[in-house]
Amino acid sequence: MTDAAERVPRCADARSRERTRLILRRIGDKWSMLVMTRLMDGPRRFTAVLHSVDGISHRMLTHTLRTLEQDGLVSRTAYAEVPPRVEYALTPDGSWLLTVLTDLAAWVEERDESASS
Amino acid sequence: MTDAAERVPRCADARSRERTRLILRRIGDKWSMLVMTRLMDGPRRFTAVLHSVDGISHRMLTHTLRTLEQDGLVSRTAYAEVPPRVEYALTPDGSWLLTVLTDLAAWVEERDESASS
DNA sequence: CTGTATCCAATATGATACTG
DNA sequence: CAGTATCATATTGGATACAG
Repeated sequence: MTDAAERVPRCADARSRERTRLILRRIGDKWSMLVMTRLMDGPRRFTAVLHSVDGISHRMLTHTLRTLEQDGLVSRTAYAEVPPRVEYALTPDGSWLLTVLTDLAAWVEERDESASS
Repeated sequence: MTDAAERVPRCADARSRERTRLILRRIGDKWSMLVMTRLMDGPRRFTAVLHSVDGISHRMLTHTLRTLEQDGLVSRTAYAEVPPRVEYALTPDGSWLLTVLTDLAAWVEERDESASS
């Protein structure tokens, strides 16, 4: 990042496209977006998320959270208590991604309205 | 859409979230984004897309294009010629979606740079 | 409470042959 | 050229039992 070389569009770069595709594939799975949305208002415990995402199984919540954590979109904090307490929260990256999804949701809403008119 | 009621965030709406999730699921599949990217510069024929998307099979290109068409992201135009000619193009919706993906790609690139520093 | 392990069903993808 | 049909494989998701 030195001078004026970055005015050229980056979207055509192969590596960038591939990585973008992987991110899309992640949040395009069955549960990731729903889980992230539940973390929008602040950290939540495992069970709280489990109960607020309709229809998700125990196993898939674990799996989804692990994946989001690996992608740097969600952070995990375990407290050394009995019974155990674990809190999940969006990272700054996760928050940013959710803003993109919010744009998308607004666009989807407009499409729906146009389609039903 | 009458007056000032739409300053409230829409992202929490259940239907909107569900529809957004479905769109993400579509473009999050293995090929959709790669195919759409190839249509960025204008309409292309089936075979041209087939050859420009590395590794995609005949069958999956057909399937991906059909799905994108159903979602209103790509249009299909068949010309009554022999041999047959069919052209695919992004719709305005498809173009818009691709701009979102471009934002995403730029963000991904920044992350990669930070991560490798 | 917060997980992991196992097994099964559903879906997505791929190879290939065939068609108007 | 631009597909469809069929079959095989890979990946994903769900139910359930068990564990620290």
